[in-house]
Amino acid sequence: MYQKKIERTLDCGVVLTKEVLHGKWKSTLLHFIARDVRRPSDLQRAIPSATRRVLNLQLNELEQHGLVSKTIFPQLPPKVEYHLTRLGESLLPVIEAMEQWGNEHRATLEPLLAATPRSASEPAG
Amino acid sequence: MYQKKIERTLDCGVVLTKEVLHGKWKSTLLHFIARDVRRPSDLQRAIPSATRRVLNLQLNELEQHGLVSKTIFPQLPPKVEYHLTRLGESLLPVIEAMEQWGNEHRATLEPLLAATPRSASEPAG
DNA sequence: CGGCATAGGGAATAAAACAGCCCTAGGTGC
DNA sequence: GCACCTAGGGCTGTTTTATTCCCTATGCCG
Repeated sequence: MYQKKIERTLDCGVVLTKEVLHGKWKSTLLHFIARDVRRPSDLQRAIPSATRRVLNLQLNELEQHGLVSKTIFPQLPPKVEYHLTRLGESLLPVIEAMEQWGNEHRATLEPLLAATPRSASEPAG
Repeated sequence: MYQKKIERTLDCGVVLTKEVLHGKWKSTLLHFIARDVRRPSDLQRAIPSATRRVLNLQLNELEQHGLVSKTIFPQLPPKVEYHLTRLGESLLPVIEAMEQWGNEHRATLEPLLAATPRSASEPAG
């Protein structure tokens, strides 16, 4: 049996932010919600690489962490909207900085990332 | 047996950046390397919450992804230094934005994060 | 009724990521 | 010789995260 030696601590700010954004699609979700893609089904269409399930899971976590608010409209067919909270909005500069950096360096990054096993990402033709 | 339905793709910039920063301590490592903590043992001391192992692993990945360069000084005792590459430096604004946001909202975030199972983070005293 | 859309969750499984332990190699100090 | 510094890698087990499949509920269209 292993003995837990190291406690999880949230020492520096970076770790806190990472923790909030931890999850494969959280930052992408925030990115799209900020761009007025607010309904679950629209988000799912906007992020086809993610499964419905994870998206729901991560939306729940974002809500729990106070970054988005969830409004359920009591109607048929059901309608739900996610909105950024003030806290979520305050994160936008970070998200958009990530978006911009990623796009700017896409050409450099893609081959490098493809070389690692973690993201296969073969465009497959 | 399940069949893989969804391919990993790196659609939007956010995903690329997340991919690069994926790993529990990568952003923290970059943060510290930027602040002149360059030797592995110093980084390990700076981030006591992380194991030696992961830190090495993630430093390797950062190097593979072109964010840091590794210099091995052929001397005894061994000496290694990590430096940010130009690419790594270009990521700094993002990291520092994360650091700042995390620190600014620490008071709000910590209770929320503590409520989720993922990061226990009980200060234990 | 059957199929579609809406939204969402449970259970099982797979795949990563991480933690912990042990090992190398060479010089210094006791 | 033994312990410690430096740096780093192998192996195994645990934990976390993501994927897949299947289920609910309700109104509309054919």
